[in-house]
Amino acid sequence: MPELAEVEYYLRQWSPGLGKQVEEVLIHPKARIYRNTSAVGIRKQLTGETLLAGHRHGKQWLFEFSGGNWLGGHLGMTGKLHAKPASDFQPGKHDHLVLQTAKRALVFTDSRMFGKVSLDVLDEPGRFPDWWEELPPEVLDSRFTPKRLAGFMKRHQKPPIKTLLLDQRMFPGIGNWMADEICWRVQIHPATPVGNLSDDQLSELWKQLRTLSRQALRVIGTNWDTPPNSWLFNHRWKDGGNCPRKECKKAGLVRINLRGRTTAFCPSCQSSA
DNA sequence: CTATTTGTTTATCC
DNA sequence: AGGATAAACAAATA
Repeated sequence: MPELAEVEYYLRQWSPGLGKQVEEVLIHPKARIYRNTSAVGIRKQLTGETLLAGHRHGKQWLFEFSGGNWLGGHLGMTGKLHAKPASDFQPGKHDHLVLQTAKRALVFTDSRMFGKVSLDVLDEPGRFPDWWEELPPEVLDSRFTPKRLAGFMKRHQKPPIKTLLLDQRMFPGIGNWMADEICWRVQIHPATPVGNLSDDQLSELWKQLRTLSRQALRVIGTNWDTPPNSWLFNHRWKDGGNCPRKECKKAGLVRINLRGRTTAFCPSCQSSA
């Protein structure tokens, strides 16, 4: 579920814990989310430390604690972060990691467990973990240039454009609904092989990637408001949903499966397959 | 019981 | 080497 802006939203849910000491760490050691990281190690390292800051990169997040401790993570398909009143908090069935502060329980919950957490312990204060520094530039980074985009597209000519937009190596943070929204805004059929796109379409794609990322962070990233009806977003999952573009005169939206992902588009204004 | 899910990783083939 | 592709992961919901 969570894409760029949703991850931003969840990251902020732990804000009440900023500057607060972790008094107790509750873990569900059998939970898959720990992967190669020791759940017990997380408990030992974070107990007594102070939450200093939260960071996001694409769909990944990273919380900085005192003592050179960094808690990284990914929400997968169903992961969520939220804060609950600390008084007699009891972890629910899918609450895999809980950081107890004096007033708040900071919770990582994830039913499907495609999410994950990791821990880095660094000597040098203030220095980010290497893996974080090595992440590719985000869409809104100044290093995300049209040239960089064109170079990537040249190396991947066959896949449908919708599918390629989900590639986190080039488009950190873009997920299923954003990819559909972008194809719709650029008016290209989502199944179009990347190699068939014109230079004009590529430059429009670059623009819309950035515009949508900015808008999504603003609308969803802070309060999770509902996007305006002028976006594809509010129409794409509705049975009998219609294209919100005026010129399309309420053409019926269509859903197809593209490489295993449900994809919504307007057959009237996105017909250049 | 079946089909579906806003995500990544891994294996395999080319 | 590195791109293309499908399957696997797991649990809730309709």
